[in-house]
Amino acid sequence: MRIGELSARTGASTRSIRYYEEQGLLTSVRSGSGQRTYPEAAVERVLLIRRLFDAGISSRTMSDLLPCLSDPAIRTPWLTDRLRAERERIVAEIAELTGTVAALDAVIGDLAVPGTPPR
Amino acid sequence: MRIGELSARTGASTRSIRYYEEQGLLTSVRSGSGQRTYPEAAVERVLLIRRLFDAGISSRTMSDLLPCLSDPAIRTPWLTDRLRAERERIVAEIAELTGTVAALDAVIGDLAVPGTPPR
DNA sequence: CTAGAAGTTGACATCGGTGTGAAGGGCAAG
DNA sequence: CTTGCCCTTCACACCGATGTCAACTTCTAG
Repeated sequence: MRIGELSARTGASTRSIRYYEEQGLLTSVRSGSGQRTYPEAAVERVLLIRRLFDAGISSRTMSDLLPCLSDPAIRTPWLTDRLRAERERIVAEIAELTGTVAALDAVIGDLAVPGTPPR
Repeated sequence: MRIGELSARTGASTRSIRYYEEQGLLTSVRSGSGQRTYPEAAVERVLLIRRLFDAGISSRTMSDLLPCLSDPAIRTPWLTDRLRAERERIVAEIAELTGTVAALDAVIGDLAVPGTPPR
């Protein structure tokens, strides 16, 4: 498929998709006249990339980690550690956000909630 | 206390603290010669601000919501709704991150984990 | 063939929070 | 008084992902 379809199917703009490639996160095969061509699997790939971006992982970090995701052969211990470190960071972030929700709840709890009995 | 101490006790740079004030998130009393003076409570305030920033709430949104946090009297229904909406956004973000952790775990699970039995 | 949609590269703009540096005023301790 | 540190304002720089515009080429449908 070409870039337009990939964009439509992932929700990523064509600009972003080209950027991902520029950052080494995604590869494409050029068709004769220079147009990018993607295999089906690219859809999943882009969705993963977006998900990792949303988790606060930078393109730099991703370009270190992604090869490891697709090709188990090149998983060096150092990459594995990095992967685990990122996982831990996200877990910590979840804990932080959970705390924030609790903080907001404490405030909201003080509000008169229509139809809800005060605790 | 003056800005330096507030900075030291919160971990926020003096630059950031002045920025928070500029955005209407924090107030200070100027002492004769123009230096900012803060009450004890400012420490908690700054920590809350940072926490909300980390949760992805913009200064704009915060300046809408913060008065509501400190002064229950001015809680309009619309502010309450906004507060709840932010809460929901964060909960959704937590869910997304949890999914991301699961995705990473799936990959990490494939790795040979030294000393850990394969599941 | 031809018009319009879709692709290409390249460059510049944006946003929000923060870093940083200049130029100067305030205040305590020697 | 002077030295040294903290404070003030103002202004410019940065980062990273994305938007956007321009100038061109390519594909595709009528």
